Amino acid sequence: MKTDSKITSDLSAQIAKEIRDAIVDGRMIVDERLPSEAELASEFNVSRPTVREALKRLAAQSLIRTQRGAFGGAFVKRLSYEEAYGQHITTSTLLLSMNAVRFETACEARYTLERACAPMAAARRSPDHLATMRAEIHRQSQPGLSDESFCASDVTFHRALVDAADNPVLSYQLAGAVEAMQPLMNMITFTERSRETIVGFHTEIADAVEARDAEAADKKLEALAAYTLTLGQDAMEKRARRSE
Amino acid sequence: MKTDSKITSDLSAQIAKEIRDAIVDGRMIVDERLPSEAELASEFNVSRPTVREALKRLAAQSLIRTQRGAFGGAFVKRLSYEEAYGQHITTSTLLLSMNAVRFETACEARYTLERACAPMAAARRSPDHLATMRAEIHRQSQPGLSDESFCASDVTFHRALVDAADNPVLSYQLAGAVEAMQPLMNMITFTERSRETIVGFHTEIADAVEARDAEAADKKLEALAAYTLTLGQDAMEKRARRSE
DNA sequence: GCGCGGAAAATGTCAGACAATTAAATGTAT
DNA sequence: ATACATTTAATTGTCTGACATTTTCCGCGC
Repeated sequence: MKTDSKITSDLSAQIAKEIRDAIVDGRMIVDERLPSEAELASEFNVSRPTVREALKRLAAQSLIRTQRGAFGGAFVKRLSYEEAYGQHITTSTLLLSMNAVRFETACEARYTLERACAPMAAARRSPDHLATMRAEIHRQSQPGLSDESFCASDVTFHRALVDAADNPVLSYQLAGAVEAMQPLMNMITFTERSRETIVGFHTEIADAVEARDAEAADKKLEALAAYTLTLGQDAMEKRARRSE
Repeated sequence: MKTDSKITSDLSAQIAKEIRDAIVDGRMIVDERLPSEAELASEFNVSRPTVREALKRLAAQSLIRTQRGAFGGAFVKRLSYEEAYGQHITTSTLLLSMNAVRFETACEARYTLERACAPMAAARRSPDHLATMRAEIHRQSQPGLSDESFCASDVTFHRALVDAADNPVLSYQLAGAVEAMQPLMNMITFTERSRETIVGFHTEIADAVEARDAEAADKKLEALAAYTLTLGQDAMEKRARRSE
């Protein structure tokens, strides 16, 4: 036996791990073709269904893609920003929802990171990003807007702010923090007054970014963070009182 | 037909998506048991291997765990920080290595985020975190240290700094940025002089954090960021010249 | 009451088959 | 010779049925 790494079971997980390692540390490069399922099966001394389970694991992580037909097979896949975003957001959202993360903790993390982007966003923002921010502010002011739509618009606004910093790596890392907060944010936007206040902050932030005033943008974001925190604490308190 | 969302194929992907959706938007809760493979097979009108491929996809994303034996089966899994870390780091690393991200971009993102943590780290650092930072600085000063070990220690140092901010959500989001840089950082630590300089910065950062001096910590991190950037650019230049 | 062993239920694995798809090779007509 | 149609081979997608393994529960004997 060669790599009897863990317990003696779950062959498909072991096989997936071996192939994953080969991809992650560069022994297989993008678009390189893996051996066919039959070849892998005989190579690892397992049956084809087991190999297929291993390949599906890798496909679920966007590490490979498969093509049917002659000269098809499994190929190492170039991980795109879009797919990485999606996975990152799913994982972040689940992490928060499954581990009873305190609202304060998530809120602090999110605004800490976002404020770090603000100066760069102010310095580099394009007309496009600014236009997106303004459009979302406008949408958020509509009276009949549902809570879900308001929150979605809120996320779009903040993503535009982050994207304005013009660093895709930063955008990717921030996406998780901003989007994963959405379920928690859904609780705290139910009153007319809080929406108005939030839109006010958004306007001030957009103004600061438009004026390329990094300091003002940071200050307004700080204020929004503080306000969001009080809203969240109020909501928590009310919920606790209701359940007594 | 019900959900003929995409092309008519890859049943296992469709099934995985349906179950994933049920988990993500809370229709299934943690530790809830999924139907057995046989039941799922008849429910979705597919064979058991197909169901199994779907379940392996979910297992690869840590969404379910499986137990053998009577009253075993697949259960919705609580996503732990550790596993989320692992996935996040893998994805971030691949994203950088597969998309020819510029050193400057990754470096900027990483230090921007890390500097955002520094004030909180200075305010909240525990003796434990401080001890870890000091220990890693000591390790980094050893003369015979390999490049790999030096970089690993560098990562540990910076993770301790981030963890000192005492916000697990922040730590999770930062982990991707810090760890994914490691392959890029490997290039730039080959000279004795640059190691010395880096250790010097680390010492100054640790001193600032120990003194709970947020401003100094940020300033030193900024200096380290600038130095890292020049090292990276030198390395790039040399590499370009060599390949001419 | 307690330990022990078998039954039952579930996943893990295998073998073999067929369907569907696709690119290359081959053949054919203009 | 070139363009187009056809065949062919390779490969993944799916199904069926079987057996192995693991784990819990229940009843039996003491």
